[in-house]
Amino acid sequence: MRSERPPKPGKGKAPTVIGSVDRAMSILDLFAQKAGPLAVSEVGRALGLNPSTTHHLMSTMLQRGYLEQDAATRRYRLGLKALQLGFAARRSYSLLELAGPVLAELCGSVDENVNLAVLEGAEMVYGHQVASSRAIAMFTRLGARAPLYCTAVGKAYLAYLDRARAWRLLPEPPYPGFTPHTVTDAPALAAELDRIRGCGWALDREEREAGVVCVAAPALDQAGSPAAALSVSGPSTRVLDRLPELAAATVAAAGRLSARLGHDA
Amino acid sequence: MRSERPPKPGKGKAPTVIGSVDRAMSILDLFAQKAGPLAVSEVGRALGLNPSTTHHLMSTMLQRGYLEQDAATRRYRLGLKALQLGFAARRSYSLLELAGPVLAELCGSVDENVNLAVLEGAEMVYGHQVASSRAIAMFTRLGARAPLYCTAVGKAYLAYLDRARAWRLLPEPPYPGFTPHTVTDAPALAAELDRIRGCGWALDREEREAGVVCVAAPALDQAGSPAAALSVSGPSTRVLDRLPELAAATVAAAGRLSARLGHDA
DNA sequence: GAACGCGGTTTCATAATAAGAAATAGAGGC
DNA sequence: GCCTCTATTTCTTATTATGAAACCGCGTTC
Repeated sequence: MRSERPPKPGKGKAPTVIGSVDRAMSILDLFAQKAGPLAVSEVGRALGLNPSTTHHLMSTMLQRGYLEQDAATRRYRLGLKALQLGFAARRSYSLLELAGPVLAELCGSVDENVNLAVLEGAEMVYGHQVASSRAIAMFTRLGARAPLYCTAVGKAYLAYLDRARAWRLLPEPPYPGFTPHTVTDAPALAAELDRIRGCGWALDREEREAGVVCVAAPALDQAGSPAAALSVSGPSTRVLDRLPELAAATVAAAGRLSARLGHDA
Repeated sequence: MRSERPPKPGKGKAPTVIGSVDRAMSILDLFAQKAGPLAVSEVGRALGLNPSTTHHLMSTMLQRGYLEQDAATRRYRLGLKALQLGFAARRSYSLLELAGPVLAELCGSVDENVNLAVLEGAEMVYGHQVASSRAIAMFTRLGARAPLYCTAVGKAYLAYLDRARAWRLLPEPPYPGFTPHTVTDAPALAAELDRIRGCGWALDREEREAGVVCVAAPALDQAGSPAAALSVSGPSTRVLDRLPELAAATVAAAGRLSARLGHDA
């Protein structure tokens, strides 16, 4: 190595990092971000690496099957090993683990109870909850079940499921009412689902429980189907007063969870 | 480095491999194979690496997010970056690309025409074909469509779809017949699907085209749902004579494709 | 059609760096 | 409480990754 290596200023103290491995993983990161195939020169330029160093690194990954090379264009893309690694990682992550940090962050930013629910059969099941610090909050029992048509999480799901499937999950109207606000007829629900598709979030205005309002948004998997819904809930007036803020935060959190699930916006 | 490094005998000529990167990827490979979390010592032992080298490598990958460490047990597992890498790899691989080598290998081993078909709507669509070297063979046009109930690929799909969904894809019986052998009633088809679930492969005994017999097996994705079906087809007597061999080869090839799609047997 | 330029790839010398021994620090186990 | 087993850190030094330069194939320009 000549004297040209950049001095790497600042950066603090590097706690045991193997340079070449670190560089190799920058390359993998680059391929994970960029869509199409990349040439050696493009990778080198993007990462500020010497072309031959870049080639050495990529050649190693090529032989290992983490990259693949197009014989004609000589450009590289991710290889089968990268695919297999993803499958293995997927096996070791449950939805709850992936959602945990997202829920915690959402709760931290809005300081209201947040919930995660998934579809099971024709009902929503609450699988995780992070409690706010507020004295008055709405608690949902873990494992509790709720109908789709009168909860924010349920409607968020319904709106993003394909129409035929969504309607099959609903009972015959009129739907059982829980409070005077419960929407019990199909046309009103259909209109509500259209609204949800338009803005990305669902609202439960005391439809399931008097005095409690929920805002929810769906997290989508790589196929674009809802994998879970997360919601913020609290006393009616408090939530309604902050509605734009809470809705935006919920949508953003759901988007982060979607990204973790492999959905690309 | 002391003098203890093994001389790495044989191996031929190593064409530009960066040792530390190579080792790092052996570690990723190990995590991709093994299910649960692994300790530094386990990894080191499995790969014949020095504990501190192992730690250096894993520490680098930890900081990069390709590994994750459990604070309590200090054991490692794949990190979120591994997950994201998989998603990215998935985006750049089409089913056809994944299936191509598998089909080619199957064709090479049985020397009969092999096909790949996927479900589209309520029909099977042939998406790829590898032709055998035989003079007499059955060709299917790419993009051609065929009913589910009278083709080997269709029945392989039906057998592994969930029952309710499978029956919704079928027309009202009696099903239109194409040859005297076409199965046209629901009970017979149901019995046939049970048989397929039992042995893993489907047979079309001149049910769609006189004189042509097909053997098919489904490739399953990580959710366990059929993602495609591949088949071997040829003149009736030739295929029936070799049935056990062809069925085994088809099932094995479908299994390889399933593995590529993230299904774990 | 020859010169040119632009990547990808290979070679090679050299000094930066990764490997490994050894020491340290915890965490259980008996 | 001692002993063992493991993760982590430190430190030395020979190995090895880096990067300049050469090479090569290919497409373009003049």
